[in-house]
Amino acid sequence: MFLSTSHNKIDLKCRVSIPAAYRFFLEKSDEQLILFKSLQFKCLEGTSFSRMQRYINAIDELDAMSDEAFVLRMMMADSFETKFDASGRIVIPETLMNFAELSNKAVFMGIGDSFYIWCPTEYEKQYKKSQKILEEKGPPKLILNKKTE
Amino acid sequence: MFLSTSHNKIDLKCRVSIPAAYRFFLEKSDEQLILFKSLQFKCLEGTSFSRMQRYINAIDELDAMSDEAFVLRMMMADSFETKFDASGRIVIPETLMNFAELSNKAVFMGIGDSFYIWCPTEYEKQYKKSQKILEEKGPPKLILNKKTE
DNA sequence: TTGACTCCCATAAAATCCCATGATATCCCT
DNA sequence: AGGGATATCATGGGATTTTATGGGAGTCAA
Repeated sequence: MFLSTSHNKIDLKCRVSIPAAYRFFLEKSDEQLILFKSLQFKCLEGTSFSRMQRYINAIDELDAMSDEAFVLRMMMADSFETKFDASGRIVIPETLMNFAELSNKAVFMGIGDSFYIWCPTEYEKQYKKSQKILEEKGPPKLILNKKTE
Repeated sequence: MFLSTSHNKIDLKCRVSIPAAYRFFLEKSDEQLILFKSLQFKCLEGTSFSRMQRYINAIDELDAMSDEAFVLRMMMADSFETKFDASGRIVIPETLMNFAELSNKAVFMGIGDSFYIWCPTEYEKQYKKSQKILEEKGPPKLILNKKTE
């Protein structure tokens, strides 16, 4: 799975190193990496091809004529299948660079089944926000003893 | 299970020996160790990969826009998958060292499904606090046979 | 031929592996 | 039960590998 956070550099050719741990996770499960615009935040989301398939299926569950489905399809249209170079880098397409306001630094944030790519300032903002929620509301109450297997 | 307490040294490379008993528990069940920032205390928490997996699955069951999901995603971002070296040590990532204010000593405290890693002063503080609560309120009433399903 | 993209090689810093050691605990034999 | 031999644990430090990054040559298409 995708875990942990790392700050990598974006060079003039819009190349970034994907954190090695993320790469291994994808390679191990023989998955392509898909990059797309986050539906919630001003950041990119990266995930495996098969999880992307699940997003698309989720859209199909909605009323096909609804505004929601329309917006989601538009967002999904800006998804890119990416390839690694020999040293584990990808090239971020220009549309995505602009969308997430990326320039020369990228923050990779693993959130389990996918990961976010933020510009540093936006990342800081979101991180602080999460700290504030945590302070105010306390840790989320999860019932982990529920049968999951 | 993770039980008992031990005080180990953190060297200049941020390496610590994981108490042998903890290691055996993980190896026996063929589990990776995950380290992350505690949501409650100024300490780290260690747990098995599969337990972390359950948190991740829980995220998908929440409303993706909710504060709970947001906080949990941040928790994933602050989690690290660790590997043991040949003599049973792990490296504590720098962000985690800073978060828990660790320097050259770590206190391992097993609490069943996971364990805490404290800096000695913080550990002392929390320990005394628990003793005080125990004195004032008496022992907590436990219900051991509660149905969980 | 120019621009964009891909592949290839180079390198510093960082993470990881490997071997060594003292201290403690465990075993085993008498 | 004593006491030495042995195994295990926690720790230190050096050597090696990997990672992240920069830059250039080759390639393809317009």
